[in-house]
Amino acid sequence: MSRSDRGGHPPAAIPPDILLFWTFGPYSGDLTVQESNEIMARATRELVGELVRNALELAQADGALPPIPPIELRIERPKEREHGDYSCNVALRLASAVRMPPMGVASAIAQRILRTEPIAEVDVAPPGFINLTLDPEWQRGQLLAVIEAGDEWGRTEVGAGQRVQVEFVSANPTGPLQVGNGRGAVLGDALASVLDAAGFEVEREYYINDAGAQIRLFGRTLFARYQQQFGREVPLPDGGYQGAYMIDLAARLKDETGERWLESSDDPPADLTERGLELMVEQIREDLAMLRVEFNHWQRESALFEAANGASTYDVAMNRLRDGSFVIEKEGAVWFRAEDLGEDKDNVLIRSSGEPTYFASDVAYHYDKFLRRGFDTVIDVWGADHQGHVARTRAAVSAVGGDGDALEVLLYQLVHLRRGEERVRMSKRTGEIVTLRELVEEVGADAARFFMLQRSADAQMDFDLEAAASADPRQNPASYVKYAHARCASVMRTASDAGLTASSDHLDLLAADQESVLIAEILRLPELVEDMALKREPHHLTYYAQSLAQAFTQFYDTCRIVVPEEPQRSAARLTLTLAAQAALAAALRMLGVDAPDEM
RNA sequence: GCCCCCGUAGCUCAGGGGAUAGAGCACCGGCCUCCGGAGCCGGGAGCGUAGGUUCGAAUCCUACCGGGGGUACCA
Repeated sequence: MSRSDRGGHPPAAIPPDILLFWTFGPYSGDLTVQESNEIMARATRELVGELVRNALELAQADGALPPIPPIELRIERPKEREHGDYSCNVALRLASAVRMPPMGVASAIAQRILRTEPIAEVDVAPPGFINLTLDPEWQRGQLLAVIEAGDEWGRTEVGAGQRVQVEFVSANPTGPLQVGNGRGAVLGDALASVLDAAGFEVEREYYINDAGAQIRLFGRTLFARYQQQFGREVPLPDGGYQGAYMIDLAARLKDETGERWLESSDDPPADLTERGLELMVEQIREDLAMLRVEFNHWQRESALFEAANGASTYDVAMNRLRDGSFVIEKEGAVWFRAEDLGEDKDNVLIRSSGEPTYFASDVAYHYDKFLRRGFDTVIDVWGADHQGHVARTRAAVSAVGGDGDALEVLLYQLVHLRRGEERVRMSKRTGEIVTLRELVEEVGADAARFFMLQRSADAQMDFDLEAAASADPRQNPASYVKYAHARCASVMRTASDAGLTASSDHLDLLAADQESVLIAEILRLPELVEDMALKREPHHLTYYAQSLAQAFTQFYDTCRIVVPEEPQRSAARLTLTLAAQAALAAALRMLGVDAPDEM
């Protein structure tokens, strides 16, 4: 059983999603292009919120509204285009407190919102919304910043100065990765990318459970298979690993080292286990590389037990628990007093056999993460079947001196495979196992990643191999998005052949509906990145990518880009094409999906 | 029993206090003298049930029904 089979739920302690707190003074003066680009990096939404905030304060200052305590402003994206680019419901929420009709509150605020960049229009709409429309010229000007950012477009600074560790997959090295591990891999990797884009300092980590009973069993199974390689009739140990991969592993050891362990009286020989583990980890690393998932750090569980300067991490952590009176001995075992911390029951740390449990290692591991390595936030990505471990692990973090709330556990639900109508069994028993490698070989890394990320972690997932692998790319949204990117590149090639180049001289010619929609879609990436990062929900990327690709395709379909007779309009549309390509590339990069120039 | 996740269109799923609930697939009907038709445009159909909170509920709360997971001196 692996940690990635674990589950859980996005933490309670997530920062507020899009609550905006204003720490800077009133906006004033004109913007140069460069300054406005910097503001873009902070997300347009924030600037809009600041203008609304100022208006709200002004309304109170001049008596149009009675004094009210500070309130959180929420700036939203209305669904309907007619409602502008942003909307704010603050008047509705304030109405009863100030004993005024919502529409009155709304106009009092709206009248005082500065019509300055980036805002062009402010409207009040029943029942009391303030709708804000961005200045189209300002928006078009932002395209240059997008092009300059390239596939780095969308980066923001909300996470600046915070170190986050994302620990994911962490499957036991006793067998190959399975499809469920793939979901954790893609989820963790994309989340890390999104956090990185949001300005966090991110580390991707894989925890190798290379200690404990399951490793001994792995070694004994491997030793039996190894002996069988020489024609000996040695039975597998009780509960041993049945998979054929153990036979392959044994054959490889035989090729590598011949009879070296054949007459060993150890069961298993320590270095046989060690070599077997190395090979398994190597295979896991390869499987993940096929999915384009790479880690900054591979942490071995066994290292927690190695003494450095006298005491191991494990010893230090256990001593901390003892010093804090968080342990109790009963029934011959050592327990973590979780009941005292509000849990249902205590948890065994050290078995009556004297052997530490997995939970004890985990306590030491999280002590290491927080107290030794000093991460501000640790996000563990676990499969839903480990949901029961969340509370006690948090409690343990607090008990060893960390902040339990800084440990977030992102739980993802199970994956069911099917081919069209046919359910594909994902048995943990012998034989029928569908490995991650098989999945990637069948559908490719791009489709595997895109499909895995199309669902929120909370939702169980049906993964349709037929659709993901379909020769008909219409079944495959990943291809649709990649195609849009390739088409951008293709248009640029065509333009180049016609002697046309992009230019920002006449961006005012970009006024068609499809052009406005595409511009808005491109420009909303930074705030999407913030939302995804703060809510730990990378799956929105797939929807954004599709919506952006669709906006580009509609633009392409309606507005002819390369028209030699109209060089100015062409130049403007080529600028838009380049910006769309950059935004597509940025989304695909965070998704970990290829952004090809041709397909 | 208790704990966690999920019930939204025929299917797979977004949306998770706000204005007329969306996408893809499937189905039906249109669109190629033109930059890649791997495309575009149009059409029908839906928030498990019952209460509650709220100016406003698919969204929050309670109960119930249904599906999945957990509840070890396993990991």
